[in-house]
Amino acid sequence: MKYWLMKCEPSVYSIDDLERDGATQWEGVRNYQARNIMRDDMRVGDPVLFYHSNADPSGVAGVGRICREGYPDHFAWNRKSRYFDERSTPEKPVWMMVDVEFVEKFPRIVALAELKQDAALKDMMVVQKGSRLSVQPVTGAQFKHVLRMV
DNA sequence: GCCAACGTTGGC
DNA sequence: GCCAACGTTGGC
Repeated sequence: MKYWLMKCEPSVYSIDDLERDGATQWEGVRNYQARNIMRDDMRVGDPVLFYHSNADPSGVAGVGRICREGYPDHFAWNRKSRYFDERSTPEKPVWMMVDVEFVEKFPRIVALAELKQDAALKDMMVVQKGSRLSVQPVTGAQFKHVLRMV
């Protein structure tokens, strides 16, 4: 089993939205590295740290779990969607997504500033300068460590 | 709102 | 294939 961190702006979709919906499609990722992770590496049952970006504070807001493996992001085919991309077609999809289900909402946000201060997480991708990847691998040790910080 | 870091595009 | 210009991300 692998562990992941997925970023979302809470003004777009928050842990509260995921709790309400139970599960959601992770559409709109338009970065090849993140796409490849969703297409090739994520498996049903993998745990996910749900991260609020561009938030106050930014940080880990809860936990989700992959409940459907990579499949074409059909929002890219919808001309009316903000995620429309004319290069992607049903015959040759360019972008992929997964589905994520709700597991738990933390009683508080584990802020990025706390993650940065913790020596045990110094290698975690999200604390590195300029880290923009919205779908990231985390180690099992990092995942468990974050859970203990709640 | 600012701006640094990064990814992508496109001219050459 | 290089690299400047541009657009986006996301912390602050």
